[in-house]
Amino acid sequence: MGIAERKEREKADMRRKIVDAAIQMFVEEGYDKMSIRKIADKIEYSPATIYLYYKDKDELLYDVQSEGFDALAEHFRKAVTEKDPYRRLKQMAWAYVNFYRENPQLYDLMFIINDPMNAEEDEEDWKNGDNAYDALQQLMQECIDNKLVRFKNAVVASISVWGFLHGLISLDLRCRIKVCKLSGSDLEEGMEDAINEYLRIIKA
Amino acid sequence: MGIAERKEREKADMRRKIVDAAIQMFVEEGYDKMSIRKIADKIEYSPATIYLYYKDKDELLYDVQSEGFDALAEHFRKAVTEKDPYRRLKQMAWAYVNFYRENPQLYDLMFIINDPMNAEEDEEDWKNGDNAYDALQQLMQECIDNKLVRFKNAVVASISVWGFLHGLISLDLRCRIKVCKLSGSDLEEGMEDAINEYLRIIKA
DNA sequence: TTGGACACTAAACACTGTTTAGTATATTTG
DNA sequence: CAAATATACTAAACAGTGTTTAGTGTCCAA
Repeated sequence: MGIAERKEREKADMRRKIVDAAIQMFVEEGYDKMSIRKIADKIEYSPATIYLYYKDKDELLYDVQSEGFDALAEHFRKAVTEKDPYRRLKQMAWAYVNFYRENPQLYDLMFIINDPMNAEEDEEDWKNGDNAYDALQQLMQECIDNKLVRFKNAVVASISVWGFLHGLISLDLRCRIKVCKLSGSDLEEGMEDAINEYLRIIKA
Repeated sequence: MGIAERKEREKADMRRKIVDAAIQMFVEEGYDKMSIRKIADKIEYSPATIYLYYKDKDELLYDVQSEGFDALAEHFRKAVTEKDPYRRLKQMAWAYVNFYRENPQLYDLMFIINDPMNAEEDEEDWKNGDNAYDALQQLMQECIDNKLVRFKNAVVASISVWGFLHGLISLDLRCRIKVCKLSGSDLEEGMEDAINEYLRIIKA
């Protein structure tokens, strides 16, 4: 009988409805101004209803985070096109930074905000970032194999590159860097200079 | 007359009392489990009293953050002793990482948590990080002048080094890095390898 | 048609930061 | 010294949060 299937479909539709409202609220207004009650308002259900589809707020945020990583994968797929590994690395680095610039709120949720990480009780079970990280590590291995970078270990190389980019981005997002004041150039320029010089320096 | 002075002293004492309770709560339990009401409880005053000494929670967190930066400065003073600029840089990098390991909650407030940054309405007026940053930039200039590193611009160099270290630290603090799983070594080892290789690579 | 599963919600609970109105004490003034 | 004023403090309320409970009405299966 198709009733069970329909019910399942309706359940999935409702989760979609909730997560869509959450994403929209998140992207437009950010983490601080998003709440379960406002989402309930937006989809015209009571707050309690959300708890029939999500165990708690963290679980909902985990789903929003997953959508963020899907968007990042798509962004990479479009922007990273070069064959040469080092050129590919440069493309990937800039694609990462551009993703942040276009989706700062999502970036925040994906890499900085704590809440979605509480959804998976086992810390080792966080899978959302794996695709992007694996792609980077594989690329760094290619760069090393072709002696295009000064790194020797692909794991170290990938967390170095990622750490560097994430460091600049999160200092920017949290207003801890004021390159504008320090160098006379504007903030974005200062960050771009640092990224360009970093890419030059790691080059073999 | 000494009454005005005594009142001023009492006002300062009360602020100390509040900020001390806040720091203790913060260091022991972290941002999430700290609240104005609990601080009031701890110092045996009503919550409203805190608002006679601090405009809002952000302003109090700003003071706690300042104490964090004082602690970092003291940590640097003790740990950074070498004369040679490049060796000094290595010491400074490890001192920074060790400060994070010994004070993860404070690090969080100093470099990641948003709230204290709302206390200063003008974004350009945040002075807390200046001392530490200036010391790093000056050190990078020395390294560049003595041709000890591959950087050419001290501003770019300092935000690169800082960005890199902060990137690794904040990915670790927010559980976005799982080097243990990826490399077989434990988490701390993976981070240490990346830092060592980074320091090696930027060396001229 | 009856019985039970299901979808949903109003209201409550336990928190949060913050403000208001009022009290009791300390200080200044007449 | 007494009256007036300024100060220090707080109880209670307000507006918001995430989450749970108890109950209602609808839909489906027997």
